[in-house]
Amino acid sequence: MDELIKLAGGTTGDDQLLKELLDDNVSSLFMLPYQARELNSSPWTDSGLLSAAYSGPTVDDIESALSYTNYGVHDFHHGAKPEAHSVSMLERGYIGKASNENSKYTLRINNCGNVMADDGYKWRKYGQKSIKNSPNPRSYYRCTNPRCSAKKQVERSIDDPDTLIITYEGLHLHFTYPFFLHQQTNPPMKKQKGPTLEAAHDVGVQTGNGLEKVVPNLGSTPESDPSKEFEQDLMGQQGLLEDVVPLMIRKPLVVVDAIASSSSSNSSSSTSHESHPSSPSSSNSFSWSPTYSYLGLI
DNA sequence: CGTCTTTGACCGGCGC
DNA sequence: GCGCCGGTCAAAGACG
Repeated sequence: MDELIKLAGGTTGDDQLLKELLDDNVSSLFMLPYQARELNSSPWTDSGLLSAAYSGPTVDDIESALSYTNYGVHDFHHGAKPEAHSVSMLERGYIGKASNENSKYTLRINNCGNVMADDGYKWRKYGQKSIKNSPNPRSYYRCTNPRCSAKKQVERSIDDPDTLIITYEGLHLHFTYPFFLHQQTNPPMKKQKGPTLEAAHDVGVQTGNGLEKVVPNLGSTPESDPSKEFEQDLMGQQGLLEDVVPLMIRKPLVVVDAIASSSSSNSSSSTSHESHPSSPSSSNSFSWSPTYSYLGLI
């Protein structure tokens, strides 16, 4: 766990946060591979309902990312139709590894035309630098979630102006969400009172720049309103769970967060910890702004 | 008026 | 030690 804390570049506050995450019992992030596979083959995903609404990486994708040592580069090609991203990252192909830096993860996104590359999360730009031998400036973004230490750098490829090179650094807690989503896709065995994580199973889909929600009929009771339940329950959560909102509402064209380090190259070491991504609490120390940063703002 | 972006200054690491 | 370079800070401006 100390390795992970180091990985996060955590200060005192971050340590606290990470311990919260790691000490809990049910974690999608630290799910064992076989558990992840089971979730991935749940009736919902088998039926295609989930994949129709969520096109982020599959559990296999993440496993692949985790299995990478040190520094990985993924090649994403953004066509005009973001739905195409239901394809496995593996199928998109890796374009190689570079450098031996730890806790960095780089991918390339073909950002065609006006299609903004948006990973669905909220970032704050904190700097921009012109890079030597490159005509394109590099932009620096930090995750606006105060409980997340993730950063990313975005720059355009010299070779292909349509290609964005995005480097993620630090332990990005949003990394847990794709797993989290899978976890919530289990048919609810029992309904808990009050805000629960189960609400996350109603996946909203955004198309274009609007917020057109597509709430699949997942067999909920006729009198229930899945979308409202979903929103209300999410509102009741604090901190990290609120980050799920953009993930759910904004269809993530790319969910690329990955933790790549020498310590995580052996996935069994980190995945052996099971924890829960959020701990129950009534406090709500920060709020979301309705605006989101786009990768294309460089 | 609050929030976010821009952008020049500043700082630290690294190579010479 | 010096200069270069990348990363971060923070004041000012833009925007809703």
